[in-house]
Amino acid sequence: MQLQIQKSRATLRGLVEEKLREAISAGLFKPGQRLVERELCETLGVGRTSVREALRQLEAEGLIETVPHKGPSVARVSPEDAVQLYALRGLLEAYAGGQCARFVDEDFADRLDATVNAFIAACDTGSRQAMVETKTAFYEQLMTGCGNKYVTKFLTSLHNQISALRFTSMSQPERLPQSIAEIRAIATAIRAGDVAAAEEACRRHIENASKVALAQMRD
Amino acid sequence: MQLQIQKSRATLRGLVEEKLREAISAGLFKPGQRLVERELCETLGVGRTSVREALRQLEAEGLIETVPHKGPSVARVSPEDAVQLYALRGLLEAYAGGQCARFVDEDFADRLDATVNAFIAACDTGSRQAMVETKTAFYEQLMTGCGNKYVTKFLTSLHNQISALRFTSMSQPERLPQSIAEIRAIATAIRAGDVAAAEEACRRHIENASKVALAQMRD
DNA sequence: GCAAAAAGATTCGTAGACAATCTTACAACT
DNA sequence: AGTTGTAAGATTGTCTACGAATCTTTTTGC
Repeated sequence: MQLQIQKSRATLRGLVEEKLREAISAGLFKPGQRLVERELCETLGVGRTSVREALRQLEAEGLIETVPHKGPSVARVSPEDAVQLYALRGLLEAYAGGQCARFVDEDFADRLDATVNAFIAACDTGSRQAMVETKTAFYEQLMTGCGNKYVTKFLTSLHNQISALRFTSMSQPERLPQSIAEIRAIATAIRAGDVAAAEEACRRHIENASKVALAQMRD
Repeated sequence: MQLQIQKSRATLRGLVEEKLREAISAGLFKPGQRLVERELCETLGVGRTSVREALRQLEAEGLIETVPHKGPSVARVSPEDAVQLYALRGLLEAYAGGQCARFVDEDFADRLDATVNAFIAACDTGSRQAMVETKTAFYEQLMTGCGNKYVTKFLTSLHNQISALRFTSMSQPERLPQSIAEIRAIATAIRAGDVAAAEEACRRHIENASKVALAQMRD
């Protein structure tokens, strides 16, 4: 049973940080767009202190870039950057998948399958938001299941930086069956406790996602 | 030839950040120690703004931990954390080494050997500082040589978090010959362009370092 | 037309104030 | 004595205002 109290992010800058992260990931701020302090203060209804501190945190995460005395702007990901992002993501997610397969138990495999089914159901409805949410849930399970909090942290950071591309990658309906098959392969390999297969399945999945995203990017 | 002007980190908070990072990595602030704003302001001779923003950045890097309304303190790395840190470091550095082997050219191999020789020379003199510096230079070459800036960023972050342990790992003189042999093996594999061997050599090196650090940690 | 100077905008950094929260010390009660 | 409740102190969280430094744009002078 869960007794932990819902610890609301008790600080304002925490909320600001979250809101900004959301806005950037969702594409509300376009890459390269400058983020002017005063505007953010007015829009969010908070003081400079909170905004600036939140920006520093996002800067460290790579979501925004700051040029001294010019201010922050939403990070641009060049095609070259995207290649590197996906390469690293593949490496980390393959490791995560492998570790999941190593430590898997009945319960975990069941929950993973449930998430996969939820994703498939979301695909059937066609709701973009539901698809993103369930797929995110799947990745989250993979990350936490690997038992390494630093992997979780880094992968989350990568996902955030990629998310702008990820939305587009979901926009190809003819790609969905393949995507589902890949994810199912991951879950199957993990349940079987086959480390090598799980790693390979994750690697392949990310590689395909990478191809789609990069192709989409050349517009 | 290098025409880049020594761009002094034109912002105060940048300097503060650097100084604090240094102080923490060097062990000047002990793990768990609280970092009181006012004290830092006085010690560094800067205002609260600069200190606070620098702290936010270090927090995102994992060097400090902040509890709302209690303030920041130097991050503690439990033995469990150390295991995870080294596991991830091994994964990333193996990848970096492998990529170096893949893209290696005459020039890179030469520079790498030079760094290795510098490290060996430093070991002969016995100067702790020189050893740390040359070894850091070696890792830096490995990171930049892999051609993935995100790998560089993450590995740098990991190194910083580990550095407190790394100092101790260097304090075992009888371990040095082995360490030198491992590093040389890495350089050799890279020059040969043998990807698998380079990965394996890196993995083994980090694993050994991990064992030493963890053993040292149980005191 | 073009370089230099001025003006405007924005960030960088400080100081001071006040509220919210945590910590500690002390008093009161059973 | 031990626990509870309250008050005082310390520290962080946040806002505002101000001036300096720096980047950008416009104007001026030739």
